[in-house]
Amino acid sequence: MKKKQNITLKALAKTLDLSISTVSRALNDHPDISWETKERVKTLADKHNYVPNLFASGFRSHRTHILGVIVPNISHYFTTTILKGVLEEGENLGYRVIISESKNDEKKQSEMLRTMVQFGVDGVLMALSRKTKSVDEILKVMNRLPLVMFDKVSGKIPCTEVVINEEEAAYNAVEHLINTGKRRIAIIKETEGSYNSEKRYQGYLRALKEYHIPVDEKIVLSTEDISLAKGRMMANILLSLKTRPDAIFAITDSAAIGVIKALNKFKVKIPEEIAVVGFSNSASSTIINPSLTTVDQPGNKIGRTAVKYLIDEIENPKEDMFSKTIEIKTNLIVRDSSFKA
Amino acid sequence: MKKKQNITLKALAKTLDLSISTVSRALNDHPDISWETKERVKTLADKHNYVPNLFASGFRSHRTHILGVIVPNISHYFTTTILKGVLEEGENLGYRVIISESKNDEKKQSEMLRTMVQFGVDGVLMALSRKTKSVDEILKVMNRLPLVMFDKVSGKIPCTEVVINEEEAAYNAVEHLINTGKRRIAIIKETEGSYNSEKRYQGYLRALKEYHIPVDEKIVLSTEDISLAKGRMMANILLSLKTRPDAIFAITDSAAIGVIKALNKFKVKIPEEIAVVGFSNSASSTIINPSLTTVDQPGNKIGRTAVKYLIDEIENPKEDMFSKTIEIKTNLIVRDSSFKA
DNA sequence: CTGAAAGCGCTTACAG
DNA sequence: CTGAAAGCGCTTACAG
Repeated sequence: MKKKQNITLKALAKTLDLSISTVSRALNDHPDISWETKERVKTLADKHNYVPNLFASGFRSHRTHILGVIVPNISHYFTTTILKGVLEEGENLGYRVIISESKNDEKKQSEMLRTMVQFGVDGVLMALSRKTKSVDEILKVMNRLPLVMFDKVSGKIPCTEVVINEEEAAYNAVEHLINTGKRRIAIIKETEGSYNSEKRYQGYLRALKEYHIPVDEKIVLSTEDISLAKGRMMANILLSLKTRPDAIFAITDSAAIGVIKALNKFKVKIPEEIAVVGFSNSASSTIINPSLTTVDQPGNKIGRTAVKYLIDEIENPKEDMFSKTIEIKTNLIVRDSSFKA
Repeated sequence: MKKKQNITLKALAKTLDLSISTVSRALNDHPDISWETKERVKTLADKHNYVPNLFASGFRSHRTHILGVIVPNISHYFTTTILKGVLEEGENLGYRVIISESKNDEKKQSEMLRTMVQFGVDGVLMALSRKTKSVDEILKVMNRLPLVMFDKVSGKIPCTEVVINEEEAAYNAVEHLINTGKRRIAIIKETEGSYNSEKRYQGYLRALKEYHIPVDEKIVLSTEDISLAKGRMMANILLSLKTRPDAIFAITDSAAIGVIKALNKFKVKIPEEIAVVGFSNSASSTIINPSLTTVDQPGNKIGRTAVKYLIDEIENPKEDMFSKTIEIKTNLIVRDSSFKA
């Protein structure tokens, strides 16, 4: 084994001619210990570069100071911004973070959850994988460990949830289109209403309703596995309609970019003939031409907030579990695809 | 504390009327134990859903089965593909992964390294933060722990390194431009020669040399903190030259995209007047118009390979440290920015 | 084939 | 103010 041993409490105690208990307490600033002793101990510890074996203390105290995070896909830009927030805030509060990818596989998700529990994490942060049918495994884990969910959540799990104001964000996006004079606004959403898709659709409906614009089912399009390619397909469908829409709201940036690519191909003028709005403010939204109007989701803040709530639950355990939803505000970023100055 | 206790060896031993030692050995398939006993033990363990407390065994055996990963920036797409590979292969081999971001801050990087050691990870995987001046801290860690570096490496650290064939990749990219008839090929690289930038520049030089094209310093541009904005600036400079280049090789995709944006703005025909090649095959390379010819870096493979070597070093420790460089092959992806079919 | 016992490095109730 | 001792859950050399 290559691992060189760190200096231990025992060794310190020996050279100081004190008991291990006293050294331990001195290092932990226990009030019982005299100022003098503390000084002596700390000086020697510093000199020898003493670092406590977190493993031993964790084992002893049943606390590992590790948080587990489970996300469907680590390479989504939005996910990485959340993870950044989690890492930063976690570190600030003295926790390390273990990350797992569920790859939108429900079985894998359950497995990971179990491994994390077995591993001894102090709490779990998770975004549900798409199409999670059964939440039994998750509920089981909740009996043992604090759990906070973010982004992709489920009403069936009574825990703290940190999400963005999906409905309002969509409402704002559609309202913006209405304010620029658009009246025939199409939406591209997911077939199997995920939490996010459903909320955004509701925001769309509310905006239309409040501005007394009738809903036309012909321009409400749904697709599975929403993507750039699907966005392009949907745009083709919309272009083939007798009465084309004058705006398209896609509930993801990638679909919106697919839409723009299709419109560009057919030389449809954006935004004059058809305006486009996406959702996420992904990196690509400023690469595409025209640049994409989209909803900025503050991932960092979501991550930080989720961690804060989780650590609070870890450090101040409460007996009863109950749902609590924290909504993080988003911001519509207006670019050329919907408005030309 | 909310944590419900898992069933322990002790409890199992009691109900089976066996010693703890025997139960432990039975579960670990120790050859000494009779087949019958093993069966009895395993059956009961399954029934009670026994999971070993990894923390206790880790503490005992000085092995945590955690790997630490330190990367400069978790939201670079290329980095996430590497991390994916690390997570996948790590999981396969029974390791969990702790991820940290150094944010290209040398001090932070050292801190993280120390925390990881203290924490008890079994090995560390890292990509150096930009402009790392001193490797002392890293060398110190190497005395205690296996270390494997990837992507951003340093010749000063005698450890296994997993990198892509930077020089060859750049050579191939430039050769491709030459093959399409280009002769006046500009390069946009980094000022302070990072490992990657330097290697790519060497590949550029070798290609020119082998095809007997003289190097013209006027079209060898360097910039700090290479980025989209910088790419755009460099393109403007190149456009203002008396004799414009007929191709631009940017050593990152973002710079290449900045170049394309600038060329588009001035209605320069791509690739007829000026061809553009980038490096990374980032998501944006197919969003930009024209789509970007670029070098695909197999991040997943890099991650998997790095983990394999690391775990091998953990499980089969050798006394002497020595450098070993594993090169992963890249692939040039030809798109519209350099060649129109 | 099985068991008793030591020990990993630390914390903490108990005693003085 | 300080110390002796138990114990967290497991593994493993030693003994039989």
